[in-house]
Amino acid sequence: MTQSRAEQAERTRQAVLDTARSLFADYGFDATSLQLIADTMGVTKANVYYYFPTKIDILEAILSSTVDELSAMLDVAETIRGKRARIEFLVDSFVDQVVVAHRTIAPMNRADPIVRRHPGISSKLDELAERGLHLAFGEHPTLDQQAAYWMISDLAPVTRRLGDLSDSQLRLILKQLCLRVVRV
Amino acid sequence: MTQSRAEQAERTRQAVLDTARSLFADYGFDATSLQLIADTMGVTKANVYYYFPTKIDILEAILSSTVDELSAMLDVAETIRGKRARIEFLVDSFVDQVVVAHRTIAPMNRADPIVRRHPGISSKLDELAERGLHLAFGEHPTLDQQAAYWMISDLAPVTRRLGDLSDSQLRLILKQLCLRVVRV
DNA sequence: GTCTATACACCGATAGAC
DNA sequence: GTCTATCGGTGTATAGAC
Repeated sequence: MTQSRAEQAERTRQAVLDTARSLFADYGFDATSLQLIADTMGVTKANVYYYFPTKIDILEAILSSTVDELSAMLDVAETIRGKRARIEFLVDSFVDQVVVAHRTIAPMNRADPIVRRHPGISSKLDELAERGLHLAFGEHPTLDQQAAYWMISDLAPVTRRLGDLSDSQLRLILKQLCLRVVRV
Repeated sequence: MTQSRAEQAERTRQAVLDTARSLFADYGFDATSLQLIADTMGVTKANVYYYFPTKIDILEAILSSTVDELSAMLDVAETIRGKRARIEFLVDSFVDQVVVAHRTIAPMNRADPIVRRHPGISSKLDELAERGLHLAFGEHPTLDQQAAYWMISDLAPVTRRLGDLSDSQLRLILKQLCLRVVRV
């Protein structure tokens, strides 16, 4: 089970991301210290800093992969012609991403205060969210459509309460619910 | 404009609560230091501590009034016989409370990580939320009803995006939306 | 009731040995 | 690549003068 230095690096780097994602979801970004992250993974703070120069960089790395996936999803949605089909695709893909992302940190989850506070993060997520809104409802969505869209854009309150369900059950429930909210 | 010592005390105490509520909503509980609260109101940290022995006590005081109002609202709802009328009353009252509470800290808003972390706070809010769920949908709500209920139980993501609306406009939109989500 | 001054822990982050 | 040791700063909270 020997491994090269590069393999070990990638392994540790990924462990930081996984550990941090879980702790951020449990305690929030602000209350998760680097000491806690390091202790949880069984390394030292200094070792965590070897991979990420600042704490916020860890969060950005966690979100960047999700942002990329979501962006690609919107690219596909853009090619779909029918209104109804496009919305169904958006809901389907979004719910899948939320569920597979360990049901915790959703792509557009703006619940954690850090996301609102940090301009670099919030602007990226805002951009994606706005793009999704217009893909679903066109240039000038009604107030009702806007409200419905923002309501389903953060599924964390629901997923947190339905923790006992299996992934497939949760997917089904969420998709039904989202489609009803947006009136499809 | 002279005032007794007791009046001054009540005045300052209330100022702490108002200032803290606003700052908690903007930056989150964890990122709001007592120094920031004190500076914002123009007093010293020590003076804030004169009224609240710990930081968490400030949050508990903020939430307790909301908890009381919500509890009273559920008492009234319990006396309503018709299912549909009861749900409409619950939605109506809840939306009103969210909107008048400066659109920021909603009674059951579990968005801030501190609410999940602190047992005393989360248990109280959980109790209220569960009671509302059963008042709306009976002893054994379906999964679909549960999901719908938890979705509308945190309106912060929606209200944050519709910040330009007047109170009455916001109320109208939110009530329509919530009733559609719970299928009334 | 409000202040100044301070205690002490922990934070994010860095330097340098191995 | 991981460690030990440490820095400067800020956090919550307290003591005591006025």
